[in-house]
Amino acid sequence: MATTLQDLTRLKPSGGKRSSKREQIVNVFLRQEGHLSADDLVDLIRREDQRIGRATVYRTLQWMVDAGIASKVDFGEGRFRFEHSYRQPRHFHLICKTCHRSFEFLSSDIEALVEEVATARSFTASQSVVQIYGTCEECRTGRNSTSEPGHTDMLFARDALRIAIATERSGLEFYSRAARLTRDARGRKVFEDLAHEEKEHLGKLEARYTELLQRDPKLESLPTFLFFKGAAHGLFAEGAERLLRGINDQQALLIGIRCERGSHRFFKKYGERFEDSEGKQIFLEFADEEREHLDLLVREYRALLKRQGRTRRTARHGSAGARAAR
Amino acid sequence: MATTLQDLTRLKPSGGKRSSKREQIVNVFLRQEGHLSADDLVDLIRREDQRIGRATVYRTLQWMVDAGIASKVDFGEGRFRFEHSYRQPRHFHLICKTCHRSFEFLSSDIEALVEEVATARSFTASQSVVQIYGTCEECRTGRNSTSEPGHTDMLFARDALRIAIATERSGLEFYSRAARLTRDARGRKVFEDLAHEEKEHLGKLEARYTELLQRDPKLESLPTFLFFKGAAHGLFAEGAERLLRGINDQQALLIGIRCERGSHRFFKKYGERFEDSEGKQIFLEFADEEREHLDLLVREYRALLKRQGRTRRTARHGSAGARAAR
DNA sequence: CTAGGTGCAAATAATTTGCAGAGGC
DNA sequence: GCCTCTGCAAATTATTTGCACCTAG
Repeated sequence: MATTLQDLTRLKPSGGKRSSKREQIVNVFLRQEGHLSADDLVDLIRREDQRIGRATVYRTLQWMVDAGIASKVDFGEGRFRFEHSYRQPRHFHLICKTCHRSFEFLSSDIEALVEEVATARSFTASQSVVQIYGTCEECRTGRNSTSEPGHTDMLFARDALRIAIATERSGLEFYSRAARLTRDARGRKVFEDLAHEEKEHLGKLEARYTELLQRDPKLESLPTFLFFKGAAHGLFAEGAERLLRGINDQQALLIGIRCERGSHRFFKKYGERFEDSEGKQIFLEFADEEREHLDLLVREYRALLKRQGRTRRTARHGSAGARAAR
Repeated sequence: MATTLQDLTRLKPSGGKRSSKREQIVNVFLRQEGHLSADDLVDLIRREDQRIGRATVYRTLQWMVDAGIASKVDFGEGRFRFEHSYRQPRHFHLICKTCHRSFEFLSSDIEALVEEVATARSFTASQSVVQIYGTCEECRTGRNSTSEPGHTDMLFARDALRIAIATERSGLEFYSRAARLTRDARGRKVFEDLAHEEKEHLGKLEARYTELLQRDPKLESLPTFLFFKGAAHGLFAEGAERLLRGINDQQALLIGIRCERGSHRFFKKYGERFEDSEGKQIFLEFADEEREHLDLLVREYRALLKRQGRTRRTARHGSAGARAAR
């Protein structure tokens, strides 16, 4: 983490001179957690250097926003707050009207809907704000129920693992079922292999999950940070459902391809959004894994088409296959 | 609409005296469309009465917010804007960073996810803000593509009808399929009746829809205002899917009950949220309709259980049925 | 008559700007 | 030496408040 901070303070300044004052302000800012108002930051700065002016802090904050180090958030208090934007970009906020604290969350589901709305209105969205105002548990029940919100990094890793595990499980279910239903020996082999691989990888992920929990046992009980329904429901589960309705091997392969591609894309896209962290790593590793499965399925699908072509010589299937395999 | 305004200006003042100045400000405010800043309103007021002070406008705006006539929205401009809150409560905004206009939309889908997040974090949400910042089509393409955003009222009615029609269609599909699959003569009759009713009502809704379009032909091409996926996918469609996997009559009834109940609740809840308007009326009528179907299904389910009890005397099914029919 | 509404001007609060001087390259 | 950064103080902007006055019930 220290290295990340160093890198950022060194690399980001896109235009402008090195300056001890600015560096000092940036360092103090990045050292903080949570959402600071400009004035909070002035106070913090003043504590270690009396001779830094309020205006400089404002200017530096603006500079940090432009440089992408910080982002300006508006909680409707009549003033802005700032947070570092290098760790969890594009997150949303729960804001307690009583204690005025705010809590972060990520929701791929909400993001998807927001994108959908923007598209429907032919709007080019550059940024979106989702803020849930209300009362937090502590303020409602009296005492603090959960301990400190925990390091977001670890929470992100936990949820990344949970999502990966859920996806892996439904993938396993899908491939086992496909293997069971398939009549063609060669097709069965492919599905069995994939099921086997999923099972193996699932074991690894679960081991990693328990290892993570050992590092910080209270992590398990902390509330969800990253919301993503697709993991359990959207991707393979739907495919598995469809298998039950009786489909042929070719269709099963196509469903598998679609699922793996969706899965790969989700994990890649999401993984790439984050700065270096365990969660990012988990996402990207998983994306690679799905990519391999996808390639395997596509190869198999092509082989199947070739065999079919040899026996039936139908051009129609070939073109549809090429489209699907693209 | 005039009556609604009158009623509001007369009824809402929860505490405080009648005053010509305040009344004047409220009237000018309610006459406007869109999102006004306090200063915009001061200018508008000044145009018809020079002797109203800035402070009074501010005080009146605050009073309107307290009275529930207006709501204060923050687009991150460093000042607040105000909109009447009596028409489409709890809507969200698309905000163009170029022309600084903002556009409204409703999304039951986003609302549901937001609620889910709040629950997961044991947060009591009182209000939520969703703002999509970006560039609107006009600013991006150069010229104004769609005409005026149209009267929100009509758009709301249009989308209410579209949702009702989509739900009705999937309901029809569900009941026809159920009737086709059912072996029991009596059960088949119930499903056939329901399918028939859905078809009839579907016809009425479609007629109403074309009638609405005749009133304002350009309504059809305007973008979606109310987003709700559940209509086509969430409710009956899923039930119809499950029918294909071969289930017995009792299960079919239960699925029907669940669907109708979900549908009824959605339309009721959503319909109640709005001030008097055509869309509200459509929602509430539809909620009633679904309610009747629900009752019919529940009666039928009970009868089925009774018949089963007479032949098999199984207590287990009885209790499960009572729970499901609650 | 009196509680509350109103106008004006002054206060506040967050943030920005003008300008002269300081400091790095 | 030039260009940018910096501090200070003054300006700006949105909104609130104090206070004397006014007005409806």
